[in-house]
Amino acid sequence: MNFLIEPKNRLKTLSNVEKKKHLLKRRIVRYLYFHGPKSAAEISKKLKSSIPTISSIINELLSLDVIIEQGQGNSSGGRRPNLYGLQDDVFYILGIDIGWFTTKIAIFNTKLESVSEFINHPLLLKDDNRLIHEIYDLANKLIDKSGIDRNKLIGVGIDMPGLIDAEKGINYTYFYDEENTLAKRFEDLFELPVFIENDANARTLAEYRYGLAKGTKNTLVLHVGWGVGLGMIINKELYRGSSGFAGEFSHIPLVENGLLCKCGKQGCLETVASGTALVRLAKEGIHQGKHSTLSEKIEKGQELIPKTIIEAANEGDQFAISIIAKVGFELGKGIAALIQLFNPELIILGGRVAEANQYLLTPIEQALNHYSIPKLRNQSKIKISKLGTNANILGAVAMVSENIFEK
Amino acid sequence: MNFLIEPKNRLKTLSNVEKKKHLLKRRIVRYLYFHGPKSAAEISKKLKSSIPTISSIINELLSLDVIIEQGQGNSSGGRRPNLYGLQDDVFYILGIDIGWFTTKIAIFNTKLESVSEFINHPLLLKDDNRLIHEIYDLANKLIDKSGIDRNKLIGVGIDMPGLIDAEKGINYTYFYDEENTLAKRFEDLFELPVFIENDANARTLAEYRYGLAKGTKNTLVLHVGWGVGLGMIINKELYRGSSGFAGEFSHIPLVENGLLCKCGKQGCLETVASGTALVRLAKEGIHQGKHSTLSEKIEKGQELIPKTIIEAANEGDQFAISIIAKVGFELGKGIAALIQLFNPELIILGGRVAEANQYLLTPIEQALNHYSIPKLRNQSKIKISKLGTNANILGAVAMVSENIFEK
DNA sequence: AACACTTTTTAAAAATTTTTATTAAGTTTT
DNA sequence: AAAACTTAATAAAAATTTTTAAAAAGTGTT
Repeated sequence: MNFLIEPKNRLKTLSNVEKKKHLLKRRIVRYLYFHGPKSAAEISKKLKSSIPTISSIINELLSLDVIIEQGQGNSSGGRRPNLYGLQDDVFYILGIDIGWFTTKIAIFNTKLESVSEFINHPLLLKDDNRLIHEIYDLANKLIDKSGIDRNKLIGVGIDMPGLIDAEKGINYTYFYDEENTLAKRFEDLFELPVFIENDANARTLAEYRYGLAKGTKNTLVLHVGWGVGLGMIINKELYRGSSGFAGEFSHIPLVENGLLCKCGKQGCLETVASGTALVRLAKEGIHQGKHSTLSEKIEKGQELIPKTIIEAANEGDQFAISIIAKVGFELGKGIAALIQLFNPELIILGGRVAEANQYLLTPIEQALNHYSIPKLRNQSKIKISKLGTNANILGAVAMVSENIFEK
Repeated sequence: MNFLIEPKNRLKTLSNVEKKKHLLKRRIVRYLYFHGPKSAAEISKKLKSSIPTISSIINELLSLDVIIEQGQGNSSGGRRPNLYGLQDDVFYILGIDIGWFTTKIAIFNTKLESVSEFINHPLLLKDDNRLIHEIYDLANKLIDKSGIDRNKLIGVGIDMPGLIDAEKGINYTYFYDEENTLAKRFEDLFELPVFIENDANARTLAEYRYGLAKGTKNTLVLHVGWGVGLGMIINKELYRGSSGFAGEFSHIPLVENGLLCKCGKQGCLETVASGTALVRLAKEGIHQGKHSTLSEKIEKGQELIPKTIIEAANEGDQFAISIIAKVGFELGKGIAALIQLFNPELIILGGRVAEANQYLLTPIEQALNHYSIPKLRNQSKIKISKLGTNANILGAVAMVSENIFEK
């Protein structure tokens, strides 16, 4: 698969026609990667080249074992077309999801199946360079163990928290270095293209490629955990802003003279509409002697985290339900703003707090009815994510394919 | 210029190669239209076709009088290239800017010069179908008077207030008709392609094509008049949202338990950060006996409109300056939210209220320092528009070219 | 001012792509 | 179940584009 990963240096020596052919090859592989098995006719139409041209490249890819015949397609009266699909093992992508407390690592094939052990390693994220090597060592051993051909590994996708400029490969919050960027340091270790992206954006990409946002044009993805993360698909692309920092929804000023946020500013959305706010409300309520199973849980030594409150609500705890409603209403206010600004067709809610499902959705809808223009509000559907906890690492993998197949 | 305006029907009869050639022709015209005179080599590189191919099409366009040689370009040691530019009069675009009180109409050539009388007609915008015919009659007479060849008129661009779906050509606020859309009705009259767009978006497009946003990738354009209009350039394109309603910045909920807005909701940004808010604050102040030249002006029978207050401020009236500062600070809060969500490289302020220049900018900057993350805030420049009152009609014209030259 | 070096333009040759035609393989209708 | 109709794949012919080469037109330096 060298035609996929080492273009920039070698491409310069190619003539114009060779470049074009090379491009067409990549576009076919890309098309099959993202859309599954297709017929020559379909590829020809989509890629705007004649069938003989496509046919000759297909034969080439066939002999290179990049693609295989995968049965026949349907016909509405006429010969049935051969379907060509990517081989499962033409290339692999290494995904790394660095969280605050855990780092996940796995290798995926072209069908997005994990073909290795799935590492789930406790690792406290801190700004210490030794972490980079620790993660590399884990990944490296994983590759060895998996027994896959290293030449078939085409790239590494990493997602993590922080203010990240994906284009430059810099994380301004962790491991900051303007020259020897984080991406570069990993590239030096892996000797492979490495792409770094902020976790919210990774999840958003995952929703777009494999989740509810598939096929949509303008979608917002909210992740409600301790804070509120926002990622945006705009015009069928992940929108990063001019320096990669777009989507700082958690810290927009929405409350007048509000509480001090951990970011140092006052009245951020996060102070009233997040897991943080939920825990604060719970503590305040219990302090005031509100009747709730939460008090018992705390006495049993359980920590008060958003998850605990969500579980209490799902077990019917009225107090928990009421504070979720409060948080939901405030979040709804924020979403109302988003709807008016972006006019998205879909808003996806994910994260721990979103597991409260209807307890969260109902107050959000209420707030939307209050705070947004009906004509606009009706254009946006709101759904709860179905991607689960592996959304991040899938997004990291998606990033690699997006970048490898770039135009 | 029929190859520019009547494609869809006739294109179907063309073979694939003819289509491709046709497309290349259009792309060359488009390139020259948007970027001015260029050499064959530049066109070849930009459009990724070989020089002989481009050369043959250039000769064809030359003999059709679509383009002309326009002197020679510079060389860094070598023969100097011939520059080819579009003829001034290959085609014309009719622009119509429908405001609440005035409608402007003019015809523009490829150099964006007005080649007709510039109609500035008092016309109260109301939901009355007779208006459509009135506007058509005015435009029609203008075309006659101008003496230009009707065959060279390639389209009509209209901008106006309201909730507009530009793709469908429907204005949901005025002249609403799902079937017989507004665009269609004008098309039936003009017998030309007609494009309708919301005024904020038209201004934004004008800034992008001919104003401060030229060459930027992600820019927000705010228009502060009675309300606050927002238009967005995202990834070098006008962003309209999934149904064309994006950018309703004026009515995002930013004030808790705030005033009732004219839109029916409570606490909209518009109630505290707009010309409307400015006038309200002025009235309240004068009522409370605040010392100001504004009281005198009112006694003289002048109407209290934003313009009056801005003028007072620019003449040094301290009260006017103070209320502009108040409005500016609130607007700044809203802009802080925009910066965090969009991370734009540029924000352009236009409209009557923006004419207060530094009196408005300073409090905005203050609010930004308060309410946005420094790392993000520093990525966005804020500038006052230089386009003046014709921004709208220029944007309407730009829309036509954008659409005519679509991919 | 002549020579060496660049870059554009034109022309002819080479290569590639598209078109057209033909054969193969299925579907649907009678 | 056969005939008529569709659609796919393949092959040869036609057309177009790109490449290569050479001439034309400048620029800059010795």
